[in-house]
Amino acid sequence: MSVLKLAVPTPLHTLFDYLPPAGSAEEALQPGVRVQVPFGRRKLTAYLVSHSATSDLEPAALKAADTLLDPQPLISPGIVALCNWASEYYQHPPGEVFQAAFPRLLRDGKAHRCNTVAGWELTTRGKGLPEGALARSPKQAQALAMLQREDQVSGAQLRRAGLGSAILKALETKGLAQRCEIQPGIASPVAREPLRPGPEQRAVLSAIAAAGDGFNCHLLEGVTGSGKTEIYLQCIAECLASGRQALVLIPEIGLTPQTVARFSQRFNAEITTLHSGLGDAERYRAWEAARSGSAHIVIGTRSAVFTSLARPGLIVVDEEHDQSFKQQDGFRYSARDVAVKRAQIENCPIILGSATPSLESLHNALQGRYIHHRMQQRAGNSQMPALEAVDIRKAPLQAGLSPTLLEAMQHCLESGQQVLLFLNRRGYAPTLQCHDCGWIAECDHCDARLTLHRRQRQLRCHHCGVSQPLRQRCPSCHSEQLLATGLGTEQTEEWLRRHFSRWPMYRVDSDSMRGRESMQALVEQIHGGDPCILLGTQMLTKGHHFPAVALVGIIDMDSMLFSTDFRGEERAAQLLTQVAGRAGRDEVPGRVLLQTHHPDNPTITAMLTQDYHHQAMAMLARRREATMPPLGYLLIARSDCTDAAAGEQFLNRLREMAQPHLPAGVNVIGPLPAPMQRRAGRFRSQLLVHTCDRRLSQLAARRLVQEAQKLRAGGNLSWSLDVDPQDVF
DNA sequence: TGAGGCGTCGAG
DNA sequence: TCGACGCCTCAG
Repeated sequence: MSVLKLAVPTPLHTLFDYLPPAGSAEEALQPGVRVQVPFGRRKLTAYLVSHSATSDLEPAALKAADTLLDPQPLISPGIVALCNWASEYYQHPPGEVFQAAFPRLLRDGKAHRCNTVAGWELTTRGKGLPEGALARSPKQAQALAMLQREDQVSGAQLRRAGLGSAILKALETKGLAQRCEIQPGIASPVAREPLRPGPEQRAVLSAIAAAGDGFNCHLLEGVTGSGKTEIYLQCIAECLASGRQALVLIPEIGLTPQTVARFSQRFNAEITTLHSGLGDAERYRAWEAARSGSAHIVIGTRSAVFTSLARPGLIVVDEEHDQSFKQQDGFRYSARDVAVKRAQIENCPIILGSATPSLESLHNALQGRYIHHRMQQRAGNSQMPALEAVDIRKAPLQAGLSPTLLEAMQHCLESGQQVLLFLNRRGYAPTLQCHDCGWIAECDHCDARLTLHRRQRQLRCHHCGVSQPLRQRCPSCHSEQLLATGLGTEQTEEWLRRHFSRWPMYRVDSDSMRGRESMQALVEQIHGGDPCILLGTQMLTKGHHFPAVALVGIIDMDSMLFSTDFRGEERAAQLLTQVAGRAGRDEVPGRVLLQTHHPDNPTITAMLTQDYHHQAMAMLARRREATMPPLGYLLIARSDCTDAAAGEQFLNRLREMAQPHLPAGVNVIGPLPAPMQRRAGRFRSQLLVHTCDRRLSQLAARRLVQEAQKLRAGGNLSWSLDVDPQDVF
């Protein structure tokens, strides 16, 4: 008897045993194939993980699968292995993990079809016609001739030759031509002339080449503007030349058009993109191009890391420190870490690139697990910008801008250069307060204040998305004295438009940049180089380079200083280095002004006196002392419930039940309220598990999930386990 | 997670 | 007495 072990898409942490579908051939049952199964009263698409001769269940309890959906697996053995690993490492239900490897349409059980193009070919009768036939209908004769020359011709090609579908239909009626599906040929990619690498780049390229094309993890730490992309491009060229495919992971959709443009300028190759902006059909087509091998380069965001490739040859993770590689809900994986595992499984090299590498990657490099490459010089003649603190204690601020910054802006704009201002807060003001009674506009569903959006005349919660019309009177005392306190981009923009009206000003945040095209258009505008003011949030700092920016102003440095999260200082250093890196490329020397009330704060002085690498080394030393990641391991068990007490009680019981089974060296802390305990009407608490050993952490993760399942959440309580969490305190 | 079974309760 | 609703359990 053969039993199929299936990953069924349900939140249950187990594989399910089924009998093979009636009449299925043993050899067709390969791991990775999709199988339709009866599950309770439902029909689900499940994934075959393995076979077994026996089952722990009574034979009578086994159901047979309904149908085998694929004659062969659509995902490679490597992806099957990757999913198994991820399910175990992240302690996430296998069915949900396998779903990540398939596009929606296939998850829903749709039949697999290769990417084909609709076209026409001749029937046997058509082939038998002599040359010069159909002389009385020249268009039909032309089509006939074309089909005689090439076996199959796509509809698009025919249209280009002026042969519409009416003509082909006429041939079809005469029984001379018929419709067909054309398989896309795998054309060989061509790389155009690369840039001449500088000495640092040459050294990195030869070191990467020397490591060979088996598994190796390269950490490419290169300051902003040092030409990391050129390294990727040349490594990809090598990869394509050896007939293999490259997978490139990037942080966000915002970056896709630029990245794709850069790649398609260099390569005459099929480049396919995978990101959340795609519709189901588009996504399926892109996935199929990657899987079948017709795409040479696959560029995608986080979820693309599970895309099967026919001939994997290289993985690149750009901006590897970026937080968006970590999925924050459901299956909480880190695409960067999964990518490293994938490279190991598929035995291909991987490059993690960043100007501000995560302490995790840096640590791995220092330990010798990764090959560390550094590029400390900018390409061409451009210099690193100079950082200066602006002490704004007692300074008269206008829309948050100090006289020093305003003067520098004026000077910069007048000399024909661009200014970039960074303010990490959307909206007009973060707080609306009553001047007479002190009432503050708060979200009804979250522990948060509502942000004032003046242009839309709305109060919005940035945590749950709820919005309400702006009120004229205080709901508590009916006073009309409502004050907007604090600063957001909308307010600074308004002020700048009035006082710097000679220059164009662009606000870049998720409110002003609805839709991808607007960002694209703006980037082109800015690349024109005319003097202007750019004001934006984090959005502005990711990936784009603005060659004519000569001055960067950090309006509110202090908001980055006092984070309670243990990664706060790492994030501040990365963000600041990335923002500062936008300045002073291309000949223009850059200047970065940090406005702060705490010019003597150690984080600020470190920023001013050391580069990111040195700060990172110091931060690593502090992590070592505190045995925090990457020199320690964390897990978080979270509860999420409409009743705050029930959530805590669940975690308390979980702790009591798990504790006796946990070995020494596993520290359980909590339950504690999550950073913003109430969010969207639900209360979140967390149990923190700290260890100094990865294996202990894994053991604890397994035990916690085991016990949590026994506890049966029930009601509206849901729980989750986060392995290697991003946000802790 | 999703669906069904079952118990409770209020309206008529 | 019926239907609405909420809670519990099960899924191979």
